[in-house]
Amino acid sequence: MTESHYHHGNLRAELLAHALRRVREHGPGALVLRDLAKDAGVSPAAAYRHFDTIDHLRAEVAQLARQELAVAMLAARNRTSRGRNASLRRFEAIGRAYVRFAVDEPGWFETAFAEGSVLPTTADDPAAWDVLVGALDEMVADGTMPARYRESAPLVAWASVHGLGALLSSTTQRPDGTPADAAIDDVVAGVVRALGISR
Amino acid sequence: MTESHYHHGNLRAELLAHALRRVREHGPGALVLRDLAKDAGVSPAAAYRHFDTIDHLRAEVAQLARQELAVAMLAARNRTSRGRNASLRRFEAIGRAYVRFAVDEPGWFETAFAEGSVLPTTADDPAAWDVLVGALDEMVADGTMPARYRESAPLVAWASVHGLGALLSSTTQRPDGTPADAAIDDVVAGVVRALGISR
DNA sequence: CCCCACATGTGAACGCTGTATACATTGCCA
DNA sequence: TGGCAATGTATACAGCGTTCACATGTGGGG
Repeated sequence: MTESHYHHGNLRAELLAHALRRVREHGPGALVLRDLAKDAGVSPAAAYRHFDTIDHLRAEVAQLARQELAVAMLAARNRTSRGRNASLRRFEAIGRAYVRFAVDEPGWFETAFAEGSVLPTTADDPAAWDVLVGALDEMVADGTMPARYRESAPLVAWASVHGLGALLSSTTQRPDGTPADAAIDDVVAGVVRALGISR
Repeated sequence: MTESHYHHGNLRAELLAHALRRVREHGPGALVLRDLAKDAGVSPAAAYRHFDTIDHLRAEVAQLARQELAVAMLAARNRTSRGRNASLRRFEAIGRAYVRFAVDEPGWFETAFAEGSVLPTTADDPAAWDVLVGALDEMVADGTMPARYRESAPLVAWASVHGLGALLSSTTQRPDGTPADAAIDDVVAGVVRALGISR
């Protein structure tokens, strides 16, 4: 076995890793095939042994970004202490984590929902959505949330946090300290009211 | 005056018009400088007499798209009949129009909020936002909505409709008839509850 | 009235992008 | 052990935004 790495061995995974790092730092526009190939020390054409098209690669990167979002939501959920109003506090933590992800990782957030990335998705990764639905079910189960809003609740909650995330993520200007926190609190409180939770 | 249109006369406006039509039909990715030039019967380089960069053109197109959105919202507002709960019905009509715009004109909607299009914007077109704020003020003025949520209300309402718009706009799949309408009703009702409006 | 300065359009070129094709190398299995 | 399938390379091509030197009209001051 010489130094020759003609056969890379794990090119597919490495290309995805480089792509994920690049879009994290510079947004979805920074996903350039030739740069990824250079990162992996490989010819541009080599990528075509693993991806039909750069849009297929993009779609996989978008899915990984959505997975990161789901992980962040689950982490926030599990960080929540037990005790009084635990199910509500877990739900709020999940919602906050969604928006925080958009603010703290704008590159990943924009990549996750970039145009053309969501389309070829075939109901593959309902992860983030399911985390949210699970939290809603818990609240209904322990009587925190009235069952009459259960059906519309996922859409209502998701629309709110996603809309705020989109707004805060694309806003490059962050004037004073962190006005994002106040906005997040306001919107989360609004969702709680929308779901008929009195507290 | 011969047939020679060497000097076009109104190239800038025509390029924007062609761009607006193209993104309407095929999304923001369909904005290609050379195609616009061909549409206008002009050399690609001619565009550079009117726009420093294609991103500047993009920014203007995005602003026009946002303007279309504001127009649609105002139209819905003015279409609302007077009478009982008029201010609330106007507010609901505006919110519905926002999401409807995303569903009916996905190309414009995605263009309006495409990455890189919002950034160079310098607080130029708060039109849509202001329509929403105006409706909120009316509701507070006639006692329909409690004043205590007035401050957070714009963000809460905008996040909801924008999030839902983003979801419905990017969803190419539209299975049965129009499940969008039910989703819109649910989310608008949620916003009304979030704003403390009892009805 | 003319002419010239300036705005606006042209043509050809450059570098960068994704992608196709023909060829080279390697590991694995019969 | 030999050859085939998998994987990487080299080269080329078309399309993209952009630049630059040049051409062409037009309108206003002598």
